[in-house]
Amino acid sequence: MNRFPIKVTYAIMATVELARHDRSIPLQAKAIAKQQGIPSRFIEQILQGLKQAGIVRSLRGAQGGYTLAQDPSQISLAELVNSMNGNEAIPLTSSTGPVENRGASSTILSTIWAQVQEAEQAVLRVISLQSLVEQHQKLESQRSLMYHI
Amino acid sequence: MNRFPIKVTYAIMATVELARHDRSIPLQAKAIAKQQGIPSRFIEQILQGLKQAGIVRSLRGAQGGYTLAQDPSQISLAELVNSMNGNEAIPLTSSTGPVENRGASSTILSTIWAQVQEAEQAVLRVISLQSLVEQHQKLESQRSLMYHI
DNA sequence: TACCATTCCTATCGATTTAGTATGAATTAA
DNA sequence: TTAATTCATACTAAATCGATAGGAATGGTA
Repeated sequence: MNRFPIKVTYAIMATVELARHDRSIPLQAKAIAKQQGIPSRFIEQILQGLKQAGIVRSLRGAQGGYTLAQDPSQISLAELVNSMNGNEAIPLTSSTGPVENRGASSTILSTIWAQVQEAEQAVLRVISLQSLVEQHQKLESQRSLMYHI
Repeated sequence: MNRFPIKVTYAIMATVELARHDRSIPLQAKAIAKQQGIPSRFIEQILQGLKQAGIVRSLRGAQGGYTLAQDPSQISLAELVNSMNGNEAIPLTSSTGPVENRGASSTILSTIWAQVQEAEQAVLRVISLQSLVEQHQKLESQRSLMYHI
């Protein structure tokens, strides 16, 4: 089962939709919502997040909407997932105290957690939005074949 | 930062404590709680989970307590983490419908999610409780050296 | 200029999950 | 029998998730 947070799922669906669309013409939040069956007020928030992350660009006002900021082949799933994760600006020099006052367990588990995160990122970094769109199209055409028989 | 759920963190702390302790003598939940600074009623629940997963054994009654069911070198972090994760018996033959009725996005994202999960498990499988105990002791001795100077 | 479609901003809300407390029954060594 | 302990179950407070709501700001078009 897909256990990505719904925001991540929607962010991916929205960018897939944008990737399938003419990149010179902005696509409205409402259109994406309708096409993908996502609450339209909710997808707006998600598109804001994608914009903050530099993944999409927006145009305000009438005839406004959203476009991808980069080519789909240059956008990785890692970027999409990270854009929805609060992205707590990582403090490189921790300010928890003068020296180092955490317990040993805490130190060790932080290191292991970092390894887990890195493993996840490694998987996600090699999957591009482009490849998602291709897989998507492949699956859909298989499906239409099935009904054709 | 350590972003393992607190139950996982506590489960690890508890088993580390058990691993450091004479395995022929049961260690009480209360003792583990005190030693590691965990609410004692809470650690009981966690120890129940560890027991269900076959990681610890318990002895009821006075002088009862918990012992590791296996050698620390045979217990992986993956087992510890999974023991706290509800472990929803994975249905190999899905029963969502007669054939396959999910959307294409859902199918693709499920596959990717599975890859992410596998990557995480791969990291956790190679870390044994034994190695955690060793790292722990190393860190603590370094710490005591610091104060000795 | 006025209108209106659209993004943008912020607050709120209900449901679920997380992290813990509470109560007491069952078990067992001494 | 008593005291110490696990076991089972229910409850609760706080945080997070998945939205919904209201309205300000922007900008193309009539």
